[in-house]
Amino acid sequence: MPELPEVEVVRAGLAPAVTGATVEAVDVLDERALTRHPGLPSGFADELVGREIVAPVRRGKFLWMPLAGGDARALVGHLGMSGQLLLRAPGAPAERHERVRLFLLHPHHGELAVVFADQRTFGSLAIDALVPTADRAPGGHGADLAATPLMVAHIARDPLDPAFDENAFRRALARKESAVKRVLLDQTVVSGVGNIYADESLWAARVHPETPVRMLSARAVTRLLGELRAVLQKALAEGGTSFDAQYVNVNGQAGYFAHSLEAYGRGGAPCSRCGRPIQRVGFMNRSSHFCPRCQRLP
DNA sequence: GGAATAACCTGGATGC
DNA sequence: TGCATCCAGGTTATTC
Repeated sequence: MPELPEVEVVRAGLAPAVTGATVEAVDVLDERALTRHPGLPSGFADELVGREIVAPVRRGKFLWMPLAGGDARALVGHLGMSGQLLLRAPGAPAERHERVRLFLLHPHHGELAVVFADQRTFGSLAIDALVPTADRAPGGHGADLAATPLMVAHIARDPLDPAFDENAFRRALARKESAVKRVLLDQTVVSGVGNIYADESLWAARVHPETPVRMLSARAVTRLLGELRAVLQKALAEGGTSFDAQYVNVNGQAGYFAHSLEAYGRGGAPCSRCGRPIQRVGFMNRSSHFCPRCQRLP
C-alpha cells in the first residue's frame, strides 16, 4: 500500500528520467484511471501531448509533475492502494493491469514510456490547475514553486516536509474528539500516513490506537511525532514496504521495510519488547495492530 | 460543522 | 475441482 515512503521512492525514481522530457503521445487503456481528472477523459491526452515535464513533486501520497509553460498546470497522480508508475522502453509489452501509458522524449535519455498500472483501480491520474500554497512555502518535496494542484490544496504537509507546522499540528489535535489513529490517517491534519505507518509509529511511541487524541499530553505528542518521523525515514531508507507485488519502485523492484515491521501484519506474533502477542482488531473498515501490554488505553 | 460510515475495486486466500 | 465469500485499504460522498 503506497504511503509516504513508497510514493517518495517513486518520485525520486521518476525525477531524473522525466524532468525536461516532452510528452509525445498518451494511451489511455482504462478511463477508470482518470476518475480524478476534472475534464473529459478524451481531453486528458490532448492536454498532455507536446508539453514539457518539470521535476516531479510529492506532498503526502500525492505526486505531481508540473507542465512547463505559462498556464500553471500539472499532471497529478495518486497511487491509491495498488497503483504503480513504471519506467519502460516505449515498445515494452503491456503490464498486467496497465491503465495509462505516456510516451516521452527526453533530450538526453531519448525515448521512454511511463506506465501507470493499477490492480484495484483506486489510483488515478489527472491534469489540474496549480494554485499558490497558503503558507507560501514550496508545494512539497522536490518543488521549487510555492504551488500545489487544486485537488491537493486541502492536504496537510507531511512530517518530513521542512515546512511542516508542528504548532498547527498540535492545535489540530487539540480540536479533535477522535481516536489518535483516526487523526493520524486524516490527511488534512498530517499527510503521508496510512494504516501501516500509523500502526508502526503508535507501537513505537507506546500509544494505544484508540486513545482519544485530546488525552495525549504535549510530551506524548512530541514522542509520537518523533517516532512517526523515525519510522517514515527508516522505511524510506529501506525502499518502502512491499508485501507482494502491490508496491514496487519505478523499475519494478520491491522495498525491504516489511522485514522491519513491529506491529502491522503481526497479529498473534510476540511483541519484540515484551513478548505478549500483538493484537489485531477491526478499525475503520480495516485493521489495527498493537501490543496490549506496551500500548494501554489511558 | 465535525465525526462516523459506506462505497468504490480486484485478486488472492479460505471454506464448503 | 469449482464456486462463493472474505479481506486488504485511500479517498470521498453521504449520513448522523
